[in-house]
Amino acid sequence: MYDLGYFRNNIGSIAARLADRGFTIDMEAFRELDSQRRVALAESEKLKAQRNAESQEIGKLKKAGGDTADMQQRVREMGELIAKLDADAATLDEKFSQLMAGIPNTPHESVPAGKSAADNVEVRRWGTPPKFAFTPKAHWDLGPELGILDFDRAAKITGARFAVYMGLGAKLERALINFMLDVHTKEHGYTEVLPPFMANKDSFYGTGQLPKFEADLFKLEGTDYYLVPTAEVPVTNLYRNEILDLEALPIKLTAYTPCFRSEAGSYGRDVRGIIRQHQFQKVELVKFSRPESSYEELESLTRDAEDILQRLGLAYRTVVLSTGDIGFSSAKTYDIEVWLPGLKEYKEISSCSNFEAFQARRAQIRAKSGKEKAEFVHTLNGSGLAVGRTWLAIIENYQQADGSVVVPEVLRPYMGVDIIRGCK
RNA sequence: GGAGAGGUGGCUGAGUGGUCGAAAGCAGCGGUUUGCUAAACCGUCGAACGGACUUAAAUCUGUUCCGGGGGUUCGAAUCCCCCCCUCUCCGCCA
Repeated sequence: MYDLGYFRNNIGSIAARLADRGFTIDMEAFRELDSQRRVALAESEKLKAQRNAESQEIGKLKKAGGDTADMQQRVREMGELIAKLDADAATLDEKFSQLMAGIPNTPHESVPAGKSAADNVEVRRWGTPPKFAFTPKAHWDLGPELGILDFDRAAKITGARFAVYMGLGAKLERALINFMLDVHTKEHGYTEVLPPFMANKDSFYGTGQLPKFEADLFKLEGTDYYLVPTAEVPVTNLYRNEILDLEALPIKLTAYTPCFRSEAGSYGRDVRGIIRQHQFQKVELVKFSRPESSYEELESLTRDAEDILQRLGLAYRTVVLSTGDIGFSSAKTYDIEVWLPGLKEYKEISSCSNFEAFQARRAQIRAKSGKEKAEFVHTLNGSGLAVGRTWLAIIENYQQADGSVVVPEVLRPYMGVDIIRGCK
């Protein structure tokens, strides 16, 4: 969501930048609706001013014992006219907000122009993909063989795109969650949050999933609640409609939640294994930043996420998404991609974004200090990390010739074992 | 699930049909006083969206906003209806 005044004055340059991401602003419609709406507003306001004045006059006259019947009649008719004008204005307003709510954020100037993911630019690489003296297996073979991952029974219990973790597999998931939360809270300065796993419409609107992306969500029947697709939703909305203390910024929060995604439109993509599931676990990083320092905060947030991979000894690369691949609400996004020997490719494991004031404006999250006017904060978030994909990265990268999996050093205190062997 | 009490500005809290965008206090901001700090005193202090003026800011002006939505009325924070949320008690439950 844009600041209306800013948008009006800069529509040309905004449109040019949005064209980079493949979005066309209907300028004609904007100008038309905007001016129609303003005219309607002015007209109705003028009448309201008149009504207010006359109503007050009636009050005074009545007190003085005068006859006000004629006046009352006239004002009543005025009221009917106002109701009609307001209805027109409301219709225009609704159309206008819909138009505005559907316009994506403007990419930051440092974001490379491009049409698709193919135009993303790698900014750095860390680690070396492991070399194997044998042909490494994919986790969808290794997991079931080790008896730590079960797709068939998950399908029986629920359906496709679900998994059951068993034994050390379940423990590895839990170890990763604890490890990530511990690093972020003890070493990176984040405060842990455990939010609700479902949220209401206003929250989804605030972070930008609604109204445009309802199809991606699971809605709970008989309620207005949706299952969270990421902790970004409940955690960013923690401060919706609040005015924060500017001095307290940045606020850094981390949260573990399951994430639920309908994955509509991704049929046939990543169908094997646990890469793309209807439910997965994630540790999320969220920041509320002063506007002037939000890009520094994006850098450090991305580094905080990368740090987890480094400690786990997993090779990765970081790319900056081009204008063609960046998300709806984001102004700049880094994807961190981990090396997967089974797939023989780098696969997204974290997405770190600066939304600038786009979400804050929708969610009314402001900050002020002293007499200063409250200003919208900048919101950021990133996965720190997607636990399921970290799980499979470990299984694939640390696999041995005999089918066992070595547990990374840092996870051993959490796992209580050094190696995962078949436990069928 | 049953019964009751509430939701007012950054916070606390008064206001039950017109003179209320809203008393008072706190916090904030500006100032006076003052070795420093503190205190005291004076002043100031809500937001959104329009319009005028302006390069802009400032200023002036209009409308709307007292949990959300609807209604009654010439006129609603105040009366009526629906919904949401919070608190207390009872029941149930991990």
